[in-house]
Amino acid sequence: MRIATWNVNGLRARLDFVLHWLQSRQPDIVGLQELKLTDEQFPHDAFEAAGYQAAVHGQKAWNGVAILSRQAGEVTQRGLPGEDDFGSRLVTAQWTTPQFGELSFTTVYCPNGKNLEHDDYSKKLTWFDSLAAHWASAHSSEEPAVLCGDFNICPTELDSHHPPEETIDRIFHTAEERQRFESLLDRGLIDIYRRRNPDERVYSWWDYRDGSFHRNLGLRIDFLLATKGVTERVVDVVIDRDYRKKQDDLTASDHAPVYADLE
DNA sequence: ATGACATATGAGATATGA
Repeated sequence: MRIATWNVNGLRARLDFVLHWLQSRQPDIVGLQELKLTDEQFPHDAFEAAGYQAAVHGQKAWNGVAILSRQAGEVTQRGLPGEDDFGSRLVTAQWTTPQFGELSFTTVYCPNGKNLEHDDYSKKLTWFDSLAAHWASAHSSEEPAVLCGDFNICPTELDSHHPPEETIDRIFHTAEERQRFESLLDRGLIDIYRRRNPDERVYSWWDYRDGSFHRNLGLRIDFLLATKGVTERVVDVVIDRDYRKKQDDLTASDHAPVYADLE
C-alpha cells in the first residue's frame, strides 16, 4: 500500500499535474492540501476517471483539504473541532484493510502564522494545541493511524536551509512551534521519513522565487506521521522532487509530494 | 525596505503563501 501527502497549491490550476502524478506513482491513499476551491468545485469526475474517490473539506479561494483513495472511506471528521474560524484544514477518513484492519487517515493544512508579530502566529500555536488535544481524544497510539500534511514547521535544524543562528525568531523555526510539533510525537506519532533517514538534509518545499528550487534552498515541512502499527510496516519513504519540477507547460506546486510504501 | 513567483478574486490591484 502506498500512502502520500501533497500540498498542491490550487487544485484547479494543478489538476492535470496531479493526474499525471497519480498515473505515474499509483498511490492508494493521498492527502491533498491547499485546494483553494469549494466542495462544489471539486473535480470528482476527473478523479473517478483516474480510479479515485475523494473526501473533501473545501472553502472558497483558500485552504481546503481532501483525501483521495481507491475505495471510498468513511469520513469520521471534517474540520478541527472548535477551530472552524481558521479555515478548512482537516479531514479524516477510515477504511477496513487486509493489513491493518481499521486504518485511519487524517490530512491537515496547518496555519502559516505569517510572522511572529501577527495575530495569526498566536492563533497558529493555539491551532496546534487544538490538533494535539483532538488527536489524543480521537486516536490511540495503539491503533493504525496516519496524520499527514503541510505542518508549516521545521522541526529541527536539519529541516531548513537557514543556518541555526538565523532561525531563533524566524517563523516556522521557533521553539514554540517546535514544541507544538514535538507534542504530536509525544502522542505516539512518528515522522516516518526522519525515522528512516535520521541524518538526511532533504526538503519538501522551495520558494518559487529566486531560483530557490535549483539552488536547493528549501524547508522540510510536509510530513507523514504514523502510529507504531503503521510505522513498522514502512518499507520506503520518498520525497518526490521530480514533481516539484515543471512538466512541459504545467507549473509545479511549490511543495513536492511525499509518499511511503507499506508492506 | 521592497520584491521576487504563483494562485485566487474579480475584472485591477490586492491578499495570501512560507
